[in-house]
Amino acid sequence: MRVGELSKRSGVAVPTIKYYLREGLLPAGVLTSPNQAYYDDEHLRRLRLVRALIDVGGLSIASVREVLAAIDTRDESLHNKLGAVQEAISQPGTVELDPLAVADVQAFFARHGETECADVTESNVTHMLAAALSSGRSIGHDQIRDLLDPYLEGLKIIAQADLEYVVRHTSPDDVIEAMVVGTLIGDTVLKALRRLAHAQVSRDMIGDGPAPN
Amino acid sequence: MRVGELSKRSGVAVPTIKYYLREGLLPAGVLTSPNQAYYDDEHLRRLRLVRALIDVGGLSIASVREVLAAIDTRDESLHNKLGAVQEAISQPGTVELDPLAVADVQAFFARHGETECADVTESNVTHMLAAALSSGRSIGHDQIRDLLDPYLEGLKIIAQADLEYVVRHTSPDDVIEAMVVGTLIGDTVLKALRRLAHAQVSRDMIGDGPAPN
DNA sequence: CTGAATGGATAGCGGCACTCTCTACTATCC
DNA sequence: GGATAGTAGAGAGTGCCGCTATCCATTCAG
Repeated sequence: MRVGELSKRSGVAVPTIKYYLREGLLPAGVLTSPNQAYYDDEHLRRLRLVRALIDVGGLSIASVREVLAAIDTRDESLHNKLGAVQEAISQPGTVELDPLAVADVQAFFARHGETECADVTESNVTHMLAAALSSGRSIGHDQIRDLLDPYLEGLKIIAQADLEYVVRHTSPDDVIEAMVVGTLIGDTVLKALRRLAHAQVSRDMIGDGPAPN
Repeated sequence: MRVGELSKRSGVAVPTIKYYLREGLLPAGVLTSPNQAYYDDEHLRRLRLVRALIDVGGLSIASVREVLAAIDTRDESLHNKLGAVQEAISQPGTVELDPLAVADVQAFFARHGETECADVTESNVTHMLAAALSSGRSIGHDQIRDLLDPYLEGLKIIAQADLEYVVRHTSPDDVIEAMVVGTLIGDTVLKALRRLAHAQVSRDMIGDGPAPN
């Protein structure tokens, strides 16, 4: 297909597709003439993935490029790939870390038998965790660390479901893509469901009881 | 204190504080002269809250304004306040909804005894959920709906911890603020922990086993 | 043959979150 | 009683990001 059809089928405007091509988010089509290129279903699929990463994952163009690079790498183990992708989809942010929050994170790791976390800033993910706790501390919520253990309990169930989803629904080739998509879409789904759960709790506990205001 | 000290104590640059004042994120200080105003600890606290919403929650200035307005409203019940806040911290996004995804969401609600969800687009939260499933479908992951139930299982534990946290650690006046902060910081914490759980699973299942690549 | 579409490239735009600059003060230190 | 530093307020400017518009030469479809 040519760019017009790609645009129609994906719902992405032609100039935007051109922009993605320029930015390297989409591989160039096969040129049949100096100004004619053909795109296949793989391009369509990739384009939809890019849009999903941007729309649902809220990733920047730069992050999308990193994620795609990690997905496309052939010479690394699956585990390393996933690690690279996770770094790409976890932006560090600009909060400066509170040493006490860092200590909370380290204590949490120690409690759960993780030994290799000497430096929290080494990974975006642990940095993210420490940054969140730091922010909490800055506004007087230093007890958020108490939530880590129950959260982990809940997440065991969730991560288990994630794992089963991946092994059940995807061919080995697509494992990484499925994990990326599942992680990002899963984040959004979790967010939404958690808010619904809060609303329900609030309705049960507060709405029906005596209104404090 | 004056703006300089407010800046030093919060780590926010003076021009930025002035900008927040102009944008109504921070109430004006008490003017003692035409060009002298005094700020108290409440201003500092509010400023830190604003930064937390922006840094950790990733909220826009406009969303922060909405959240603060909801927090400061005096004439609504706690339950309604929380609802308003949730709408503010859940931006709808631009994805168009897949009717099948909408049906998945409705089926999920029906399964769990929620009857009042005739229109998914009524609330940002349910819209978010439908949008996430739609995005999944567009890239061939229509089975993500199977994750909803296990996610809910895990989230029951997590929401329960959230509830206990709120009732244990906050005075009634600060309940809404605690829920906002807890929700947003909690989102980030959950994200990070989920990634760590995935990494652990990946290490156990793939890293140690035979590498598929 | 002709009008629409294409590949490629460069420039421009709109929104956002600041950041700069300026004026007219005021507070404080020596 | 200067000199210096800080301040309120407001408008303009900045830098980045994700597109979007324009242009050209070419080529395809009817």
